[in-house]
Amino acid sequence: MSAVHVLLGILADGTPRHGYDLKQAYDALLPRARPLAFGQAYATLGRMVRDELIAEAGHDSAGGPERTSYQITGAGRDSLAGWLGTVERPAPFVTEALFTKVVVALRTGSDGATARAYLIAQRAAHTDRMRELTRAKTDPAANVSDVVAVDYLLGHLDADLAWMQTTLTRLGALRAELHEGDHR
Amino acid sequence: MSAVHVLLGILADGTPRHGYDLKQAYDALLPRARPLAFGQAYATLGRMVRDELIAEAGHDSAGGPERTSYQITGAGRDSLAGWLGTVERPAPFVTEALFTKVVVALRTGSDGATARAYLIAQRAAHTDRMRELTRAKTDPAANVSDVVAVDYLLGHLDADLAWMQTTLTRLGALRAELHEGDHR
DNA sequence: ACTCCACTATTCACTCAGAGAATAGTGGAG
DNA sequence: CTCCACTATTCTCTGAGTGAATAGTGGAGT
Repeated sequence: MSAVHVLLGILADGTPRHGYDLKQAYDALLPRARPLAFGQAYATLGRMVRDELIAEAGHDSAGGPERTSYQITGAGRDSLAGWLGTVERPAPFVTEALFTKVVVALRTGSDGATARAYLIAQRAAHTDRMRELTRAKTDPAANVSDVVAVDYLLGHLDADLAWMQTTLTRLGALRAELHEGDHR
Repeated sequence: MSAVHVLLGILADGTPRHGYDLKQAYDALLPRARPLAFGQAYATLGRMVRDELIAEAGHDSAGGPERTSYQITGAGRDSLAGWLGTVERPAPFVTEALFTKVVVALRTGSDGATARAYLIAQRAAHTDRMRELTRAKTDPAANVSDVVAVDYLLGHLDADLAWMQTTLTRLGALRAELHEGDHR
C-alpha cells in the first residue's frame, strides 16, 4: 500500500506539517497497520513534492533540528478525492502465502502429508491469533477505531479458517490434479 | 509475495529448467495469482543463484536462443522445506486499501458522506465480483485447483462484505472518535 | 521468395516499498 | 556533567514490480 493518500488525508485539513509529525499522525490514524518507517515517510514526501501533490510550507530551525513543513496543493486535493471516489478492484489475485504454500506443498511432496501438516499447524496459529484479537476487542480500553480494525482482521482470519477446513477435505483431489501431467 | 519458494517448488523434482520455462510453470501452477513477469523471473533466479539455492545446470544454444538451465541445490531443498514447515504469522497488520480508505474518508470529510458513498459503491463492486467468481466456480470446465483458489477469494470477499455492512452502522461513532482531538 | 507475425529466451532500465543505520541537535534524569 | 531519550532528517541497500529492448526461429500468408 502506498502511503501517499493517507498522508494527503492527514494534510487535507490545510494545516502544514513536517515529516516526523506526519509519520506519527499516520501511525496514530492507522494503529493496526504496518508502522510507516521514517525513511519511507521522507521518501514518499519527496515524491509527493515532485508530483506537486504537496508543497513546502517553510523551514523552521528554531529550538531544535531543522524541519520542513509541507502543505497540500490543489492537485493533492484532487488526487485524494479521486482515490476516495474510486472503488478498489475486488480480489483480482490470490496473493496470500497461505494459499501458495498449500499448492506448492502438494506439488512438491509425493504424498499430501506436508500440506496436511501445514494446514493443521496454520489452523492452530490462526485460532490463537483470533483469541488474541478477540481479547483486544473486548478490552474496555478499546476504542471504535480499534474495534473496526480488529473486526476486519477477525473476519479474514475466519475466512481463512473456513477455507483451510474445506481445503483439508479436498487435498486428495487437488493433489491428484496437480500431479496429473507427471505420468504422460 | 516472493517467487523464490514457488520456483524452488517447481524445481524440487530435480529436473533442470530454464527461466522462460519456469515462468510458464509458475503461471500454470498458480493461475489465479498475479502472473510472474519475465523480468522478475530472471531477477529472482539471479538472486537464487547468488544465495546458492539453485545452480546453473548448463547452457543450450541449439536451435534457438541461448538458454541457461538451473537445478535446485541442497540448500535450496532445505530452504523449501523450511518454508513449507513454517506457519505464516496470521494477519499482523491491516494492509488493505478497503480499510484505509474508510478511515481516511472519515478523517478527511466533514460529514461521513464520502465514506458512506465509498462503502456502498465498493459493496456493489464486491457483489459483482462474487457473481463472476461464482460463475467461474460452477463452470463445468473448472478444475479442483481453480475451485480451491476461487473459494479462497470468495471467502475473503464475503468477509469484506460483512465488514462493510457492520462498518456502515458504525460510521457515526467512528467519525466522532477520529475527530475527537480536533476540538481540544 | 519475401514479409510479417508469433513465439522463445534473456537482458536492461527504472520506480517504488521497506528496513536499517547514520547524523545531529535538544532537554531532562541522575 | 554525563548519558539517554526524543525530535528530525538523510542515506544506503535489497527486493518487488513494470515495461521496453534485443535477438533468433518457425510458420502463415501473398
